[in-house]
Amino acid sequence: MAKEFSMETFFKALADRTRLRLLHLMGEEEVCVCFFVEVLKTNQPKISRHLAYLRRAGVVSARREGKWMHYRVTEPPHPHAARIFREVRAWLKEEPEMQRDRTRLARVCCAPQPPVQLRGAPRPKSFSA
Amino acid sequence: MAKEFSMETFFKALADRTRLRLLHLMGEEEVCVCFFVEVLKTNQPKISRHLAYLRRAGVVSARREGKWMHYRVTEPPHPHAARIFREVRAWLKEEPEMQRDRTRLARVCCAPQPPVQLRGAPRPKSFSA
DNA sequence: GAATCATATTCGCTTGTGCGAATTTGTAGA
DNA sequence: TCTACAAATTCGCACAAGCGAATATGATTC
Repeated sequence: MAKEFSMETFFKALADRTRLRLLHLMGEEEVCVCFFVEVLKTNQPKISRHLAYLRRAGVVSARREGKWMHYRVTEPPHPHAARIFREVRAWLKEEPEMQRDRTRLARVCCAPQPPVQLRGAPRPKSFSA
Repeated sequence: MAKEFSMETFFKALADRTRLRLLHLMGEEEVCVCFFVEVLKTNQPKISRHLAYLRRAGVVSARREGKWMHYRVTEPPHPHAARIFREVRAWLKEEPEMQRDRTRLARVCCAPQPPVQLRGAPRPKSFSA
């Protein structure tokens, strides 16, 4: 699965704002790709490419459910990397832009009439009520 | 001095093998540029450029002593970054290539007849005997 | 102040990375 | 099987990063 885990590839994965935003949006649970597209207000290929990058770096994993793909954070295999990764995610919580992203995610998920793009999309668990 | 500290620039600084090797060679003490050139067996401008990069990222600082420049690791200002950085440096100690680098540094420093490049160069403290 | 030495910076060049647009793949339902 | 839809991949381009070679800066020594 992960071909080769090196410090450089690990840090390269973290050295991009879009990827950091994706990681933070996942938080502790699975999130469907379509929500990333909606919240980050960008096109779908861009999201997919960054998610693929994160997967190659071994920090997220994907699960298919029908048409939808769900992504979640995974601890990197290496113990040092895992500790660093936890610290990174704690750090993300303090960044204003990241907090805004999660607010937007909550808004989109809780809307009684979600945007057209998201009709029928499976919401993250904590919003599935 | 440090213009703007962002997570991305911090991780970009760590996403390069040469820079990681430099950080590890410094360890806990000051090291003169000429030793980096000798140990990493590469040209001097390359080393200088990477050191400048690290300095811009706020993870090393420089001190001039006559003709010689000494570099040392500095804790990044941000607390999360600082914790991550400590973890990174602990991780580096486990990488075989990094260990080899330090062996070479020790050999070069302790040689009774140092290479021509290094005649009179101020050695790192722990080798200054 | 001219020569020398250590280090920094600049200059082209090559390679890598991120991007939007277009296309393909994979799944579900009529 | 045809259509519709979500997600992944490909393509061409613009821009950034890393490199060696050459040059500039800054300090020391004669």
